[in-house]
Amino acid sequence: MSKVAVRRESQREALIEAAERRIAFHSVAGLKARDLAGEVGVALGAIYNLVEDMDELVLRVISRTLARLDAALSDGEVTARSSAEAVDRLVVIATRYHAFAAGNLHLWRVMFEYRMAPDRVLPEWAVADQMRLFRHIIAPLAVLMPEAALAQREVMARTLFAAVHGIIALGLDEKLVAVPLEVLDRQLEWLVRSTCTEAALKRAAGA
Amino acid sequence: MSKVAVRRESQREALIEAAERRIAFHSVAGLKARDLAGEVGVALGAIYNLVEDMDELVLRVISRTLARLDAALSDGEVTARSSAEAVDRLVVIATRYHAFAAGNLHLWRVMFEYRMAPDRVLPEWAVADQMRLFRHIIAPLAVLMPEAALAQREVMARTLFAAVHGIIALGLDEKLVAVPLEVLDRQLEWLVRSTCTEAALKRAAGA
DNA sequence: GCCACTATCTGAACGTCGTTCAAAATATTT
DNA sequence: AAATATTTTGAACGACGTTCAGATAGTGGC
Repeated sequence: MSKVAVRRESQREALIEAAERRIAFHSVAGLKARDLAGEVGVALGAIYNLVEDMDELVLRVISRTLARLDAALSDGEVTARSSAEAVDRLVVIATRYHAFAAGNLHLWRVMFEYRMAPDRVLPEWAVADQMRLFRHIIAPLAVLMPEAALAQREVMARTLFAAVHGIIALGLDEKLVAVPLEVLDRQLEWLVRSTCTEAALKRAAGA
Repeated sequence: MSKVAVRRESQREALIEAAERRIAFHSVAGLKARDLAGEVGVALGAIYNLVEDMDELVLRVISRTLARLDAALSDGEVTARSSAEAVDRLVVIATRYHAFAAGNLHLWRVMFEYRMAPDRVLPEWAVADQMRLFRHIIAPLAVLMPEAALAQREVMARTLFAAVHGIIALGLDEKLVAVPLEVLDRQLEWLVRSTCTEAALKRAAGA
């Protein structure tokens, strides 16, 4: 690898990290090409040698955030031996997801709220990253719904994730009233336990 | 009222309607001051006689959307006579909310995704509008949880709404896979019925 | 070490955006 | 009808992402 390619790689890294810091602190609205160029120590135009455009830069940051989230949810992962353990595991995942969102508010938000130019297509690695997250939910569901088809578990996983995500997203939004973290965690636990009872799971499999 | 005030009022109305059309068609990213000025037939600067700034314009559009959503959820409203009717009513609300979101995708999204400049404060009428929506959920919950305190019902309503909202928001996002409408409706019904069983409601009241 | 050639980087300049404000146009009062 | 007050206008401003001709640094042959 040529000398310039090596330096470019380290500059790209520095650029992405600077973008991550700025988003974490000022939200994605505070991400300015000129600020980044100054912070990384390259000319304004040089950004476009490191990255296709600002959209790609944001996607790179999102990818890193997704990796950190994945790590946060993976910690201490063991296959559940009973339904009760599986449900407990799902509760833990939900509260960990909540903790991650609360601790990485702007970075977490940009994962879901960022919209690229309508013609640009989401790169395949970004899609794969998102799919990987669902494994954490599907694994306990395999214990809870042993006779269900994989497709059914996938639908269930997506629904459960979306519900948990919605509760957290609205809870962390201070447009209305700020909800204390513990209250939010209780709501999450209640939702998971209510939707993972035997009766609820049977209804999910039946319909 | 002076002549100019009357004309200004009708121009303001035209401006808001033009903004609504543009958001509905091109999303909020396609809302451009110059386009609006041309469409309404006023000078560029005149927009700022009709509206404080673009933030206020978007908030006015949001307010109209909220009113239409409120009307869509209000239609055929009757107080439930039994728990079963109350649950059915909540299912209807969820599917109607889904239908509204699907039929007003960009206008619906801007209600939740729009972020004003961080220093600007959300006007009080916008907050009141949002509170009014919860009544639709709280009313059936009063039948389902007759002995619970109002505050408990409010928490429950917000959680239920957030979960339903999350399922719809992720379902209508085509970043991953497009989910058919009927499938989404089934997931919503499953969620509402699972979280509104006697056992689930007891758990909600107990915790 | 030096030159010619190539790859790379630079930052002024471009087009677009929301917003402002001096000047023109219009309304109101005297 | 003139004088004054109000309102509208659109060119201009500053900030933004992006581009590209020219300056700079790197590379290979002698």
